[in-house]
Amino acid sequence: MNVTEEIARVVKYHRNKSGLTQKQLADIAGVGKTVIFDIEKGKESIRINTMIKVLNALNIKIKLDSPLMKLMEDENERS
Amino acid sequence: MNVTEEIARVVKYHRNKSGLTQKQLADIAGVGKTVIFDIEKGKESIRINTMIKVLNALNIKIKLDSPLMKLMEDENERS
DNA sequence: ATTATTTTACCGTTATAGCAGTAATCACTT
DNA sequence: AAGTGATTACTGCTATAACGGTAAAATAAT
Repeated sequence: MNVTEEIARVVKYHRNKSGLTQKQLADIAGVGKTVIFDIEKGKESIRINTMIKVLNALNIKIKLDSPLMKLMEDENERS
Repeated sequence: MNVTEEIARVVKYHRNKSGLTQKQLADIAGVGKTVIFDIEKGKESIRINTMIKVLNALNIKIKLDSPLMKLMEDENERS
C-alpha cells in the first residue's frame, strides 16, 4: 500500500468517525469539496499544504521517521 | 514550526549526511533540481507525490498520528 | 417506494507546480 | 586571488491542482 492510499483510508475513517460529510470537512479545512473526494480516492498529486489543511481539520499529525532522525534530534538539543 | 519547515530541515539534514548535492538528490528522486531547492526553503505548495519521491530517496518515511489511529488499526486486525 | 442526503463524476476556468535553462552568489580548494 | 563546484535565484513554458457548478449514482431516512 502506498502513502496516498494509506492517507485516503485514514482520512475517510476519521471523517466518518467525526460524523462529517465531505462537504462539511471541506468547509472546515478551507478547501473545495473536490479535494476531499480526491484525497479519499488516493489521488497522488495533491499539494502538501492542501493535504495538511485536511489532516489538521481531523487532528491528524504528520511525522517523519528515518534511521537518522534520532541523531538529528540529539544534535539539536546540543545547540 | 510548521510542517513544511520541519520537512525542510529534515530533508536538508539527510541530504548533507548522505553527501549529496541538490542536483544529485534530484536525479535520484527523479525530480527537477528546483524541487529540492523549494522543499529545503520550506515551500508549502509542493505536491505530495513529488515530496514522497524525495523522502523515499532519503529513506524517510511519513507516518500519520492521531488519537483515533490505534482504534483504527485494531478494527483492521479484526477483519 | 419516495424523498433526502451523500458520494462519485464530469466540466470549464484560473492559479500555480514543476521543468530546464541561465546567471549570480556563496563556499571551498589550491 | 583565481578557479571550481554548490547553492540560490530568476525566466518562460507546459501540465495540472483547485475551484465551483452541475448531474448522475449510491445510500439513508421517512
